[in-house]
Amino acid sequence: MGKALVRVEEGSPVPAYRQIVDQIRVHLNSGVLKAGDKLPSVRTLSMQLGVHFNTIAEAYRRLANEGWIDLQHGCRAVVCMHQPAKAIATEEADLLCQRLRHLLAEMRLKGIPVVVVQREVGAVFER
Amino acid sequence: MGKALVRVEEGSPVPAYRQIVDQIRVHLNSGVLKAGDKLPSVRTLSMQLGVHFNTIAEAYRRLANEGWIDLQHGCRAVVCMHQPAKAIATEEADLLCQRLRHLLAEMRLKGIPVVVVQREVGAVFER
DNA sequence: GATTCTGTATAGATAATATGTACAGTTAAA
DNA sequence: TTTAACTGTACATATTATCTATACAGAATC
Repeated sequence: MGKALVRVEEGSPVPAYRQIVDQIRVHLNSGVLKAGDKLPSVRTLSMQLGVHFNTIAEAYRRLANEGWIDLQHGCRAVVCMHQPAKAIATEEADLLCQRLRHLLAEMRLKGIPVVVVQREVGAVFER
Repeated sequence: MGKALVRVEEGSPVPAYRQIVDQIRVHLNSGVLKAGDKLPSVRTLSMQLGVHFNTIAEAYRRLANEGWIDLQHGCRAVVCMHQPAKAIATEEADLLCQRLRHLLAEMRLKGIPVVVVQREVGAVFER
């Protein structure tokens, strides 16, 4: 039994649909979800996560707007062949670095050792 | 002219008061804000950031609830002498690692080179 | 064709967020 | 001491965001 595709954190201040978008986007990038793959139906996933299926539909709509998946009435969402360009403005990069610094500071504050962080970096960027 | 203590990202989905809380908490941990320091008044900071002063007040209230600052009617907020314990449950650590992975994946997706990330890690954790 | 699966559209309830305004405590100058 | 200017607070309100309920419409399968 493979790990669930998505997990929704109950008490989080970040809304469910955005948690879902973020996690699926990660899987799209990491290759867990490949072009042509079909996503679970909004109702299937909604029951797994314990949220309303319209919440899943909202998440899918966002991903479609970003160019990650194709939505067509009546059939399951499918991962696009031509995924979105990865160009990025330097300003946006700065913003991401800022978010990274804040998160790292929080982790350091909470006593998480640097080696753990380095391991995550290595895992994501493929050393 | 030192850098501003806080910066609120306009179009962000994360609410202004939480951006403020997060950034000030980072400064509290990093030592930019030390015990006994006074924070800017809610009105002063609100004008710098272009939000209502009640939004700043809300942020200060959160930080006070977390034990970072003392609030007293009539005088400016002041950084506590006894700052909150830094104990952390493993579950919370897992959550932080998960957030880190997602952010890293996003950065990689956006084409940010790994060396930039490693530099940030080194800066925060003091190589 | 009928059933069952799929995503969609719209309205409504609830909660989160930001603001407007009046208030009350503290400080410092007059 | 009085006054004025500064501080955080309280509460009502407007707006927006989020989630849900329900009915609908396209596609697949029998």
